[in-house]
Amino acid sequence: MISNFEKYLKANAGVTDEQFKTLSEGLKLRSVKQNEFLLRTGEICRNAFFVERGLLRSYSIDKNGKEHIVQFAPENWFISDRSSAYFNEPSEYFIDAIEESSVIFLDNDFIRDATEMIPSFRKYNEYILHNHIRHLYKRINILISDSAESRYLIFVRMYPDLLLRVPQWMVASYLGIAPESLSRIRLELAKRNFKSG
Amino acid sequence: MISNFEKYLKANAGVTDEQFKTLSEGLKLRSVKQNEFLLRTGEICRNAFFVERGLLRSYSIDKNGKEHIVQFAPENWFISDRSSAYFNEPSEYFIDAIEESSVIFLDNDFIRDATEMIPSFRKYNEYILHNHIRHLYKRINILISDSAESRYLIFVRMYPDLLLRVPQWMVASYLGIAPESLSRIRLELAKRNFKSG
DNA sequence: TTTGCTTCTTAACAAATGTTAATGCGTGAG
DNA sequence: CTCACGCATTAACATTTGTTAAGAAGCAAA
Repeated sequence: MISNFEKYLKANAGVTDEQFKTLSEGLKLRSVKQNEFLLRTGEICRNAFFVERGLLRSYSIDKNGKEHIVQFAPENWFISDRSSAYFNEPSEYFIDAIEESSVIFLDNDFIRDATEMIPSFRKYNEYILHNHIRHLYKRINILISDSAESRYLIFVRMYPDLLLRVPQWMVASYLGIAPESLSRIRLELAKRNFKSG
Repeated sequence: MISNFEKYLKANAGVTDEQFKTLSEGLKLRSVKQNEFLLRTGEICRNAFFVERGLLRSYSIDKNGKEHIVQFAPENWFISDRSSAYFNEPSEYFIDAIEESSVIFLDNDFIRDATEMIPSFRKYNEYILHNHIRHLYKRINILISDSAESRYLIFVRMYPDLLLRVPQWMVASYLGIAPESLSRIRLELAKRNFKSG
């Protein structure tokens, strides 16, 4: 059976059948239960995770014990703490599974070898990295520019699928607001749409 | 005269004298006046900028015409729109000079050639990139976790030097709050410090 | 079923932040 | 010098968001 990851590498990175065969020997596919951790604060991140099936998230916990979701990773997304992996520093984030998932583990050695051996994999990795940066910038820009309601509407437009899979309090956490506030915002939106429609 | 950039490359990237000589032929050092633009919304970003002296910033402008500062770049910092440069897409950001500055222009061709020819430059570039990502994550985490006052205090701790060089409304813009709110926050902090001290 | 747990909602109230407007202060241009 | 301009402050008020508390709905385990 061809994995999403294989499809992705071949389609986006120009990796050949043969190259993938070489690569895939270093890959581990693991099943991850709901709420199972792939990374905890204080650990050094030793893998990048590619989500074959399911849904992961990364988040931090502040001094008051509140969770703040940094990223969601549904099918065909990467998630990791690149900084921790690159700088060999303890991570400040958790990564766990929101849904039962299938995850490909790419450890640091694997990534290093693959980028050195397969130029198209290096390209792909660079592409991912820049795409990632683009997302981070957009996120920051939204956080400093838009109101909570506006941020929610943007989220709905960007990730309509996630909206249906993720508990609402996690969306609130991602947006940087209290879950009760999101409830209220949704109520207001519903009222307005009802009036105007 | 040895530029900061040269010092940086030699110290951090292990670039040799000889390599730098080769490199430097493709480099342009330019003087940039206060308020002069290096990038505008809609343009494709064709350079990375290294600040030899002075202070640059990048920012966006929203539908209501308000500026939102994404990054400050004082001496020895890079600033660019990597996404625009990498994906060849129109930028959504402006870059201009807060102070009269000296800036090294590294155009995309230069960076491509240098990374291909000089392995240590590639390493350096990767290092910069990962460091950049680390900053972006930290920024996002702060924006979704902390109050305006807390964000201000973090800014003061992280960039005490910038605080003295940048008009206060720009700090507010960077923090994602109104300048009047920052004024109020500073007043409250001063009251509290006065009482407790 | 019953129980307990989590999520979501709602309301009343508190706190934080935005808006508007007026004022003062410096500083550079004329 | 004087004027105009940009920046900072302050206050009153409006709006947004957080907090607390209570209850309802769904759902899974006992």
